Amino acid sequence: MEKNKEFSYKYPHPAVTVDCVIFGFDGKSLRILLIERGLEPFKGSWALPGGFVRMDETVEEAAMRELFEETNVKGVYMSQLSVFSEVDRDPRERVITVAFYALAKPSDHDVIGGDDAANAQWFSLDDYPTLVFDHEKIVKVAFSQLQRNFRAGNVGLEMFEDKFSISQLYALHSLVTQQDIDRRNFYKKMTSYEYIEPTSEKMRETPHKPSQLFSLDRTTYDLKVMESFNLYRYDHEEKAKVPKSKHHGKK
Amino acid sequence: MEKNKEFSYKYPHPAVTVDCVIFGFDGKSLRILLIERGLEPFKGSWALPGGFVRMDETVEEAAMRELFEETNVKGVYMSQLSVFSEVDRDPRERVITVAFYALAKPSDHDVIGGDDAANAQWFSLDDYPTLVFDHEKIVKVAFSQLQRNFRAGNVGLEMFEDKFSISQLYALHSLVTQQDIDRRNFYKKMTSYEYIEPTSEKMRETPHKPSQLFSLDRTTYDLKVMESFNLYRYDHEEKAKVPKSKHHGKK
DNA sequence: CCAAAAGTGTTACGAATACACCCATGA
DNA sequence: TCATGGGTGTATTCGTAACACTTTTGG
Repeated sequence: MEKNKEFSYKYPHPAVTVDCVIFGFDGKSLRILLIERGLEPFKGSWALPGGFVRMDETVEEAAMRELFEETNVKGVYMSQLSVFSEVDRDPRERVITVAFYALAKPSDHDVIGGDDAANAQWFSLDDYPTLVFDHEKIVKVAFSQLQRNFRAGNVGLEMFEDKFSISQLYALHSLVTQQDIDRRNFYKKMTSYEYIEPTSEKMRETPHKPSQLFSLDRTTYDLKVMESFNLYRYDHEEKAKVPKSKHHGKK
Repeated sequence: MEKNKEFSYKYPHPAVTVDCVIFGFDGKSLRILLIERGLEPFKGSWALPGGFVRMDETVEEAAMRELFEETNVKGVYMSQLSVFSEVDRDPRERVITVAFYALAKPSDHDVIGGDDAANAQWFSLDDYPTLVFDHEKIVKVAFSQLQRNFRAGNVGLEMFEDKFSISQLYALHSLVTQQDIDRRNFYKKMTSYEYIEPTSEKMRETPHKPSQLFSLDRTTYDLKVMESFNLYRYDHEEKAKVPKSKHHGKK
C-alpha cells in the first residue's frame, strides 16, 4: 500500500474514539475490565476497552461493538460518561474520545481478549496496572459518577448473580459510597424494594454467615433505573434488527 | 475544482462540532438562545449556537468560543449534555456533535449575532422556529436534563438578576418542573437557604404585587451547585488569562 | 373596603437514622 | 460454649406536605 492516506478533508478533523469503563464486583473488591493492547501505540500496555468510531455507526454502537470485540462482554447498560478532548491526549494525532460506563457481573461474561486486544482481564480498582493515554483520568471520573449514582440510591444490582444476599449488596454499597451506613437500616431499605424478592434458599460465605438469598425482578428494576438515571440499553445485536425507535415524552 | 482538500488521513474521520443550549427566563416564559445561520448549509435557518472544534482546543473551549463569537454571551456555567452521533445528522458529511447546556440571564448579555451567525435572539421554549439538523432533539434532551436538575433541587439562580423575588423563582420552578408545589412551602424553603439573602428593598410586578427582594451569595451558591451537579466554570477569557471580574457594572 | 398576592405559623406524615435485641451457625 | 454475623423491632429526627391565617398594596 503506497498511498496510505486516502481520506482527505478541507479542514483538519480529529479522530473520534470510544472508551468503556466496565465496573464489576467479586464480593470483596470493586473491579474494572481492562485490555492489553495488541497494537501500537503502547502495544502490551493496559488500557480501557475501546477504539475508533466507524463512519456508519453511532458512538453508542461503537462502544458496544468495541467492548464485545475486545472483551466478549455484551448486553450491558451503557451510559455516556463524558467527552475527553485534551489536545495532546494521544501521541499519534488529535483524538477525541467519548467515554462510556457500565456495570457487569464478572462471572457472567467469558472475558476473552480478542481483536485488537491481546488480553482482557478484570482488575481490582485498588490495584490495576498503569493505563495508557488519559485512561486513568477517565477511570477516576467514571468512579465519581458511580459514586454519585450510588449515593443517589442506585444499588448496582447489575453487578450481581441471579441470587444474592443483602450483605453482598451492603459490602458493595460501602465500598462505592465510602459512607458508613447502618447495616440494619440498609437491610430494611433493600428488602422494602418491590424489585428485590426473597427466595427461601440460604447461602454460605467465607467465615460463617448463613444469609437469606434474594432475587431481582428485572422488569421493575429496569424501570426504576431507567427513569432515575440517563441510561440506555444496548443489546449488542440491536443494530442488526431494530429500526429506529423514536418516542417523545411530551405531556 | 482545484485541490482544496489538504488534510488527509489513512482512515476516514468524522467532523466534530459543539452545540450550546442556553436557557434563560424573562419572568414569564423559559427561553432559549438561537442564532440565524449566516453560512450554508441552511443559511437563514435557525440553529443552536455552535460550530467546529479546532485542533488546538478542547470541546469545552470550543463551546465557549463559539457561543461568544455567535451570540456575545460569555462567562456562564457550561455542562456537557450528551454526544449526538447519528450517522446522517448532517447532510454535508459525518458530523458528531458534543452538546452543552448552560443557564444565563437574558438581560445580562448583549446578544448580538456575530461571526457565522447573521443574528442571535432569545426565543420562548413554547414557540421557537424550526431548527436545523437534529437540534430540536438536542433541545428536548437539554430540557429533560434541566427538568431533572430542577426536580433534584437546583433553583437556576443563574437565570436571575442580582436582585430577585421568591415569586419569580417560584414561577420558573413551576414552569420547569411542571410540578404543583405549594407556594408557601417553596417560599420557606428558598428563604431557608443560606445563599439566598434578604434585602430590604421591595419590587413591583404586573398587577399589584409588592414583594421582598433577595440577593444571591454567589460563593456559597457556586459551592452547592458545583458539588450537586457536574458543572464546570468557563470564563471565556480564561484561556487568554485575563483577570476575572466579579461584578459587571456595565449596562 | 376589597381583591390578590406576599409572607408567617402550625401540624402531620414519612423516610432516614440510631440503636437495642434476638437468632442461627460453626468452631 | 461463644464469637460472629444475620435478621427484627422501635423510638427519634428531620425535611417535606398540607393548610389556616395575617399583612400589604392597588384600585
